Amino acid sequence: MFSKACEYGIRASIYIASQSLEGTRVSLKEIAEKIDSPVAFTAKVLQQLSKNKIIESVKGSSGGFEISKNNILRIKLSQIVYAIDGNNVYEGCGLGLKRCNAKEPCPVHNRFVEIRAELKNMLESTTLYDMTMGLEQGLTYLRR
Amino acid sequence: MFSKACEYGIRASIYIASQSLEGTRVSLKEIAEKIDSPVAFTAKVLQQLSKNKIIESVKGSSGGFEISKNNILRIKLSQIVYAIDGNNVYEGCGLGLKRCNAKEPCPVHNRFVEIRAELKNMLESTTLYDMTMGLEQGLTYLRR
DNA sequence: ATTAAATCGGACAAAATTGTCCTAGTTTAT
DNA sequence: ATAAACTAGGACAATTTTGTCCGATTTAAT
Ligand code: FES
Ligand code: FES
Repeated sequence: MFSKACEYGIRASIYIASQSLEGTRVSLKEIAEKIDSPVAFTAKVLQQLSKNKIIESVKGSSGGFEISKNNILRIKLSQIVYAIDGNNVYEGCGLGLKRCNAKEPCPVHNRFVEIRAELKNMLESTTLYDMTMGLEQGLTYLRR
Repeated sequence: MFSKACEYGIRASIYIASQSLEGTRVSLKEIAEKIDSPVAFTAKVLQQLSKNKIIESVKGSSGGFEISKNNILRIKLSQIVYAIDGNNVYEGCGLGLKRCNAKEPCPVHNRFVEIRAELKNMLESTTLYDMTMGLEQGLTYLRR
């Protein structure tokens, strides 16, 4: 579904958001630990999210990553996915033809677009805030 | 969504099915050409489909691949996907946790399982026959 | 100023996936 | 029998994705 990089990016964003809501900035090391991801690889993903204004990075001692309350409320899951995996989720053909194209559809196109529309809808209607909710109450997990 | 191998496998199966309905067995070379896939790589995929009884292979001169009418009607898209990509479509967690697990859900679990259920339902209700329908009439394409 | 704790970014390495090549074996036709 | 047209399968190569390492830079605290 998503690339590993994207999965880490989403998990990291959720963790940063949850901590930012508590008013604490978090370090790369802590993030990687809490979401159970390789440190250096996660660093790359965070850089990308930072460039795309999904998260904010603060350099220097006592630096780290954070997300403003406003952004936590505004940023959609779709934006995180787009920042890392681009739009292949939306444009890709289910059977691997160059691009999904309704004018020259593959044999699963009609069935496929329906599901993708629902996925798209889900991604675009789920905010970072929505995803942090269960966390504090221990209802959801970022690692196991 | 699916691996390249799986995409080729599905396209190949559809092509073989469409030709089998016309009563003609097709060679690897022809398949690769018609679905625009690398020949040798496609051969591996076909071997796997053959081992999983999705398609039948006939060795020797005038050999090739075919699918019985009965199987064209019975084989579901889900079986093809399973034969090549296994069950990670069903068991995988959207955020990459070891396994999707409702008891210890990730933050997108509830939203994710809905979409996956629809995907599953689609895969399990679409037969090879369904997918061959548009082909002959030039309504759908296996290559572009 | 110095040091320590961070991110940044480039180069590199490992692993997985995708793709190629070649030989062996099988079957049909001549 | 021999040749031709196939598939089977192992070994190998290229590419992409995933992951690591290390030096440079930034910032805060001492
Ligand atoms: S053309 Fe294949 S999914 Fe749209
Ligand atoms: S636990 Fe993540 S999708 Fe079910």
